[in-house]
Amino acid sequence: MASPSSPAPVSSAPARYRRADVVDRAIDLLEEVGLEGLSMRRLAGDLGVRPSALYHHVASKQELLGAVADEMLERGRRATEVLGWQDELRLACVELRDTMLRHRDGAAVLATARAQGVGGTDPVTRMAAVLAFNGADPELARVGAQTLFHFVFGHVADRQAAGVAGEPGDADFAVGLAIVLRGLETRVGTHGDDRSS
Amino acid sequence: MASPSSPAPVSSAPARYRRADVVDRAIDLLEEVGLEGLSMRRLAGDLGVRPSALYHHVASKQELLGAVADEMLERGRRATEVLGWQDELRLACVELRDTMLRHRDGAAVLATARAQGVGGTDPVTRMAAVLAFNGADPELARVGAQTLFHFVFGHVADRQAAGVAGEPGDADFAVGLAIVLRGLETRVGTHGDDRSS
DNA sequence: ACCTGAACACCGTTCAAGT
DNA sequence: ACCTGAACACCGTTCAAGT
Repeated sequence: MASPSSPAPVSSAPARYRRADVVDRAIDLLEEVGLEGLSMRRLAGDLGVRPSALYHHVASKQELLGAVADEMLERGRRATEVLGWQDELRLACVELRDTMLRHRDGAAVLATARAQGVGGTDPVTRMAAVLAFNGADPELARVGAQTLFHFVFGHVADRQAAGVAGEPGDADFAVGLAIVLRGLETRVGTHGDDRSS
Repeated sequence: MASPSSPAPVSSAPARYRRADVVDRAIDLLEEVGLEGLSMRRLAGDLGVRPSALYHHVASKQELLGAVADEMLERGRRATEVLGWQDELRLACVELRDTMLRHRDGAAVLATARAQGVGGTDPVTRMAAVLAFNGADPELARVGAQTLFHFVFGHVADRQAAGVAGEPGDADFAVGLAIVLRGLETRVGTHGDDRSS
């Protein structure tokens, strides 16, 4: 209808993003299509940009997934309460489980990022610190925290790989967690009770 | 040098395989290139066959990986000894860990197959049976076996994703496993000792 | 700084056709 | 029965070039 030639004034400039925008969009896309569907090309398409443009913000898909994992952990963080060590570890495991469950394929994303050593916010380190603070020797603190992490990861990964998203199965998680904590109890300190206050 | 025309007698017939050949080759290829490098096209190339020929033996890559997992479990199976339930479960977990460690990315292969319900030889079912046989109620047997599996899977997956292939770290596995078994001990039966013989 | 355009070396899967 | 040939709709990544 209008003149077909020349001007085409503003707004034909390409979109412009920062790294955080890319990471946020990747998380949204993960929710839509899952880890398997989350491709660099699809993400670029979602942002209205060419695939090659993404490599200005992240070095590789692997690095992007690491950043996604860190952001998930950040968003899921809750205030640290000072409790008996068992309750403190239980809460840390529940927080971790909730963070994994909150995002599609969350367990797989967090575990692969951790295995590649991408995350700065390693939850295992936090749990090991709680054990060490409560009289476990460094070795036991390390292995105990790992064992808890492996349980949580295995539990959620199993459910998510089976396509079960929901929270029921909560009971199984609580029982499994109690089993591991009970096994820990006979090793850390002499007993697991706190007499403070 | 020879006459360029016609005959070219025998042996130009295409290769011919059975499903088991394809699965065996897939396991070999997995060892060479890992789960990430294991593609249908690469496998076809290894067999000297076109990619489309594979779909005569398996319905999809997913089904192939399920068959690979089953074969791994089969190869790793050891004789069942009758022992106290703790030793029996410990042995089952060690067997599972060894099977996972024996193959590159073995933990990931076995876990994804299990989650999709492909395997007929489910090790979790076996462990649950041991617990049920020893006085655990069905619920505890199920959750206890799952907890053990999640620990084993998480432990090996962690190591393999980090690119650590070797067996050392054995000590961590033994300690973690002892923690879980100890936690189980206070729940199954009243005590965990056998007075038979 | 952040983007486009074009290319390279790949994927899983389907389907008609050959023997 | 098991294979080829050809196609469809994709991948991650690199690199020169634009603004």
